Amino acid sequence: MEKQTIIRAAPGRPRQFDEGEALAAIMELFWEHGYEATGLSDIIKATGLGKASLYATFGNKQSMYLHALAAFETNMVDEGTAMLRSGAGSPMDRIAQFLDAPIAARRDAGDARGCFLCNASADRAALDAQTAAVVQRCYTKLSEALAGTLAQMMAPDAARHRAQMLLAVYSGLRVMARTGMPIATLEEARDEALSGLRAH
Amino acid sequence: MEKQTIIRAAPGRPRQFDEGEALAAIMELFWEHGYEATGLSDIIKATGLGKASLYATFGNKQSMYLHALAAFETNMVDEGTAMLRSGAGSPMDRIAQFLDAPIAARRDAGDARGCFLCNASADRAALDAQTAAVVQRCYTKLSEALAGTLAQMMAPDAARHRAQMLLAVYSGLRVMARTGMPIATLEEARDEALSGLRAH
DNA sequence: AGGCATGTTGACCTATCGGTCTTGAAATGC
DNA sequence: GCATTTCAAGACCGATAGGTCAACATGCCT
Repeated sequence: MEKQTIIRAAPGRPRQFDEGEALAAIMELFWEHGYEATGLSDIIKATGLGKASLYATFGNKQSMYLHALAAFETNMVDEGTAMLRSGAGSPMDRIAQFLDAPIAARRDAGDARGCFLCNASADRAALDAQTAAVVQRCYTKLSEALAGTLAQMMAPDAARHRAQMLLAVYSGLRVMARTGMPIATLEEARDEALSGLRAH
Repeated sequence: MEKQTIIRAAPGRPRQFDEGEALAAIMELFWEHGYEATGLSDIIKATGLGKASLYATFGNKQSMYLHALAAFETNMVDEGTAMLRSGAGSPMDRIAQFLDAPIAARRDAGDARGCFLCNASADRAALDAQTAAVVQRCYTKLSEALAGTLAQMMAPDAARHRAQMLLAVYSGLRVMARTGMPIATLEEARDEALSGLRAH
């Protein structure tokens, strides 16, 4: 009476596209243009998929957005927190790298999309509870990772507060980067936040 | 041959509504829901005006948005900078008041709209150059007002950098407030930014 | 009173929106 | 080979989007 795990191909016709690839393209669109300004037609164009395939795979538009947000969480947020927690470089360096990310995106790639998370906050979070929940969870993750790194430089309580403040700076930089604000100005803000940290 | 400045009524039928009132209602909508999520139908409902009246007065939707943004600039931004520049209270107090505004809105009025400016950054600024220009000008105004206040506490150069950083904190707080993040968490970030200031 | 310039109203227009459904193709196990 | 299951393509749908227009209303001016 053994239960064998048999690897068998799924019945029926197999997918002709890579779900992850499609999701990446969808994320790109929502990231850049926000929820409402992204139409199904844009998604169809960008993924090359038919409308019905999209609906069968991801559900409706709202659900596609949440999928994209979830992809951002695992790809970008979790990666960011891993960087913060890693032993690579001094704690200061890792914090500096975190705060530089918004600027580096603009400087190196002319990328003015900001952060999907921050955009979602301003765009959808106040209007949709599910979006708000994901965004909030991501903020918490980042804040805790920051606090963990900072705890190597100061008392845990102070670290927690400081982390919250740095997260606000990060969000602010991401948002302001979308306005085309000069990079030098953003760098001033970043450096000031870091120098406040060095004082400890 | 004297030229007299005669105050004469405008020819034709007079307006039956207050333009400023209508604009305030429009601003409210864009502020809360963003550009795309606000429909003409919403604007019609909120203002009580006919569609054609709106178009005759403000132009198309894009133009309505820019009008709303301009109204925000004169009503809120200029008021904020005036507060910062006023002699009322110590410089520290005024900075504290500025940083508390995002939180006070939530705490006292359950207002989770954030800041129209910050929302516009994430929502439209990256997609529309005119919006970006207004938003950037407002950020500059705020930054300069902050720097002016800070200059009473430190060297002008340091004040300019610090102002930029505080502006990022402000934006971040406004954005995060839209996610329903606990007020206590926002307050931690605010207090931390202020205590960094007191150290001087 | 009548001309004139504007404001107001609501019908109307086209394009596009998000979403469904039908039809046929492609792979499986029997 | 056949039944079954899934996938893919696009026609199709009602609703609504932003935007225009023509007809009528309302005031000042001579």
